[in-house]
Amino acid sequence: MLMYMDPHLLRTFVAVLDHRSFSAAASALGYTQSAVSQHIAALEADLGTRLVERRPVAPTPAGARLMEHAPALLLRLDVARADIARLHHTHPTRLTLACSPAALGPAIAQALACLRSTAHPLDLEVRMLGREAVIEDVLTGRADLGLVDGVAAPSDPLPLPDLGPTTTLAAAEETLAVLFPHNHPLALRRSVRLTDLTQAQWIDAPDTAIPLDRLRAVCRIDGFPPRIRHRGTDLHGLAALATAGHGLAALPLPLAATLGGAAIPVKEPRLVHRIELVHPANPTGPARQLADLITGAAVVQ
Amino acid sequence: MLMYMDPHLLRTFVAVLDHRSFSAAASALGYTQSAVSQHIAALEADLGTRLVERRPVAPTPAGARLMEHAPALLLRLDVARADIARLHHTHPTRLTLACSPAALGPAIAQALACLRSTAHPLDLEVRMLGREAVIEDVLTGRADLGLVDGVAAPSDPLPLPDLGPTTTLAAAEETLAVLFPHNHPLALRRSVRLTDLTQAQWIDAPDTAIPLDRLRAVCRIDGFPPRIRHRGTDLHGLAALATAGHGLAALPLPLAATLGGAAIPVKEPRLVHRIELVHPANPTGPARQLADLITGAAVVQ
DNA sequence: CACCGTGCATAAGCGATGCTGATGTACATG
DNA sequence: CATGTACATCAGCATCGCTTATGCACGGTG
Repeated sequence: MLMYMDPHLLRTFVAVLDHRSFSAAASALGYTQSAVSQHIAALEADLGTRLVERRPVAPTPAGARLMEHAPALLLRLDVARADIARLHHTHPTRLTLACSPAALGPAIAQALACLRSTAHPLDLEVRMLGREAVIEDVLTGRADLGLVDGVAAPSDPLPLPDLGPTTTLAAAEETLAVLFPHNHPLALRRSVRLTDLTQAQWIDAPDTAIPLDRLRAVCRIDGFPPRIRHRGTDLHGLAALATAGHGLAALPLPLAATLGGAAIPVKEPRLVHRIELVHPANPTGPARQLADLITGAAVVQ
Repeated sequence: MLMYMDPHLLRTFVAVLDHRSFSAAASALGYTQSAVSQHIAALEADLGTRLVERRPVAPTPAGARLMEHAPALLLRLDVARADIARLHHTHPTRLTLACSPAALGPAIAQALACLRSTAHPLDLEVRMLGREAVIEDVLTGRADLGLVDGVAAPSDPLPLPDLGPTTTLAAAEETLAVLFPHNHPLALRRSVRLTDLTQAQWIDAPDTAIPLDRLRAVCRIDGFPPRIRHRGTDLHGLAALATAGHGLAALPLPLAATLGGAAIPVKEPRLVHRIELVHPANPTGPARQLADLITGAAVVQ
């Protein structure tokens, strides 16, 4: 008889490895240390393998493997619950928008202004997050609508992680640009080729600019060696680094043009910066209004 | 405090809706009808909504929504368990290969022959399945290796559902062809354009030929109206239908050429029939041998 | 080297959970 | 209106999963 692993045990397992301690996990979860010990023991008995090395607390190979599954599983569980909860109580005057930084450019800001002028008094919240976190927020109901940006071939969709049933719609396609410092030899060009820049010094800023591994994938070329890592959603700081010559960053042209530095369009390969609207199955209220507004006025090329 | 939905309840829920009956689900799961009733009641209490309409048994809107999540969740749970189980007991003389029908063409068959001649006596099993079922079998450990076929732009990967961490490798790219009956007006052409065939009569055979909705997506064109549906993994029967004039089917050229009828290469849009090897993180034994054999000799163009 | 502190494991106890079997109830059928 | 079917509910009981208390292994310290 096949037993299913109890999600509570999985959650405890994740907490233990996150905290690298049984007792810390226990207090974080509101359990006693004893309960956590029993949870881990139960999981290990169920799977027939030791999952956690003790003293120091660390994953065994099997535990590491389970760690590739458990967080995604728990997230999907939350997503399912949120999806159903959404059916019943929707707030008609609140709108929470989750945004990856480069998605909130002039085009989207204008659509938001348009919504605020037409609609009844609106309680608007914008959450700036990394790309995956935007999807998470939309799926778990922390946001009503998401805007994710990325780079792709013209009219190709972005590759988004599928954590559940969502609808994604093209919101805008903009020219892709590289942000140079003003004194850079290429800063006066009309356009650049990404393939000429594979060995340049890039800033790895996966939450704001286009991630370097995405550039590699979409150019089908190795290269783009990371020199500096910039975490977080602070576009201003990224631009400061880039214009000070610490490295290059790929951004949408309209937004990059407002950041200082020299924003040079990418000519080759043929790529566009794309913004996609992510929402759950059936948006209602202001979420639907904004979705219509954005896709209706979609600046697709 | 956030409770996680118990997978046992979800499994019961799925069984109830599959059987459209509480008592049938009960006996299928080895429970009493009373237990099933309590399971559904518990889920409904937990989510705060009625999920199942009784008499007749049918999903409510919320229940339908949950049905979009629950089977995938249960599958992922199995995948995680299988992934860990694989770490310990691997059979060094057995090899189970899951294959979508059009993936097992001359190229792969030859690699298999090569493996059987070099290796120790090998207990080989080939399972022919639909594309999604191949992935499922690999992830849940029912197969050691999977071969999935599909159509994509040259050197683009196939869009596979992500049910967990897998490795996919290009195994072969072959010319895409359309299978015509000999007396078809286009059967003597050197090549055809898919865009000229959007209104032709097609056979919808999603488990064998390229699915029609995939053709639509990859051509970015509506059309390809389905006239006949052909389910299952029987390529011979599909070919019989196609050559008898019941409709067209898209298949890889090398395989289509062996099926009778006129296999005409697709010239435009530029597409290839692609075969990908799907395996879990670290294949061992004959699985690894075959993987090396196939990707080493990969007929990429 | 004895001592003690830290941190996970184990034991005992007890309320809550989740089954089964029996019974209740609503609805359809003849 | 009687009967059968199918889901709901109830009572009882075994098991589960938590807590508190205690045990044990290891590491640092005077």
